[in-house]
Amino acid sequence: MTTTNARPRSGRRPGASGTRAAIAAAARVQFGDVGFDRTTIRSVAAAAGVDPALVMHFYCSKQQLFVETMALPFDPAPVVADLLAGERETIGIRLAHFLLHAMEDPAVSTVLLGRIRAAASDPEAARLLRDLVPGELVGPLTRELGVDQPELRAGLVSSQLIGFAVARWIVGVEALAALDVERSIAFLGPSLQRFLAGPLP
Amino acid sequence: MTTTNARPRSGRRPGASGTRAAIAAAARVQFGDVGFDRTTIRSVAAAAGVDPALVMHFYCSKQQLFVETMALPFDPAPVVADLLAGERETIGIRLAHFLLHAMEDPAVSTVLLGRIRAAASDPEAARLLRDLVPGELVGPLTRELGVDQPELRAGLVSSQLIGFAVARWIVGVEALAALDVERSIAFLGPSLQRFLAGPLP
DNA sequence: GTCTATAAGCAGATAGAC
DNA sequence: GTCTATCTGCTTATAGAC
Repeated sequence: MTTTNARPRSGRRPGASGTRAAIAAAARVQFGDVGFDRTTIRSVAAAAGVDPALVMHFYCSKQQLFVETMALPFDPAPVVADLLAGERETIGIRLAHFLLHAMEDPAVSTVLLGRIRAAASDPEAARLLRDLVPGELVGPLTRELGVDQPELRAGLVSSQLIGFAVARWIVGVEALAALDVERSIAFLGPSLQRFLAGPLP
Repeated sequence: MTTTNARPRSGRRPGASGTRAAIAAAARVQFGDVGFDRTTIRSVAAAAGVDPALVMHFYCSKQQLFVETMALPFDPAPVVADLLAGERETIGIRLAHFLLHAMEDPAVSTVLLGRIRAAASDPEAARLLRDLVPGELVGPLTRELGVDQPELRAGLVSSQLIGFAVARWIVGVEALAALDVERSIAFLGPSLQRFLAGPLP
């Protein structure tokens, strides 16, 4: 990202080779696969083919490596705007549609699953996940919809979204892992719709 | 459990003091609070007021300590039977009722949250959780209900149950943490009902 | 920008004394 | 049943040479 920015200026180039990017890529994969604790600076360095000290040189600490590397590869704001622009009766299914298709991209799934895995044992990572899912993604949706109890609705939607991700990709429930994207959307959509805009007791 | 079994026999007593139970209690708390990786033999021993080597003496390995200590404190079978005995139109709300009330008991919540936390980074723990929630708890329910796609339904129900637990107790979504038990049941019930016995696309 | 060397500490597990 | 002592290996992080 930083090293290969498509804007050739006249000054001297910021980085030399793609080493930093290679480290980031390796870290992303490992954080996504085995979580924060079981990812080590050494194993990341080995996977990237560099010295462990170089990882520290670029990212200063393991925590910072996690934060910089687990940034969402897309901006949630326009997505939220798009969802709000459509019909409210189908917003649940369209939210499911967007997220489940996004999870097909390893760059997205790795980051989301990595954040979930880390949140399971680290309170600080839990805050990061809270800020992202009910915070940036679902919260603005329910607040702009003009429904009652928007925060509660955002929490309920988040619980089903996180739960499906955990059950499908982390716990590995077979019947869910066997689903294709379109069927997953069809099953989750109605539940999300009820939480988002349906009547709540 | 093992040391203080209420059946005074004539032979010599199996254990000496409640040390083993104290270790188990301390381990349960730590596994539940911070997960498998961040729980150490040494910290468990310190909390129980014993020597670390004693923990190994009783449980042989950290893995075995986890397995023996994270056993469900109740038998799922009669619970499933009870749920199946009632009206099918209310089985979703009754399942939510049972589980959310069970989570009020620290002995239950500690075990379930500990298993979820561990599953996030350990594939073997993920299998334990898979065997428990879609396996022993929800699976028999959907299979006995006589509905179509019982395994898929069990997976979907599990995803919402696990997701609520993760969002409410692990990620700490405020709007969910603020809910009382009865309101939680009222919100989750209909979603569970649809997954359990409702029409699926 | 890249690496060597090393600090400083904690992990799980083992052997064996009492 | 309980503890002392220790082995072996791993961790993050730092200082500094090239």
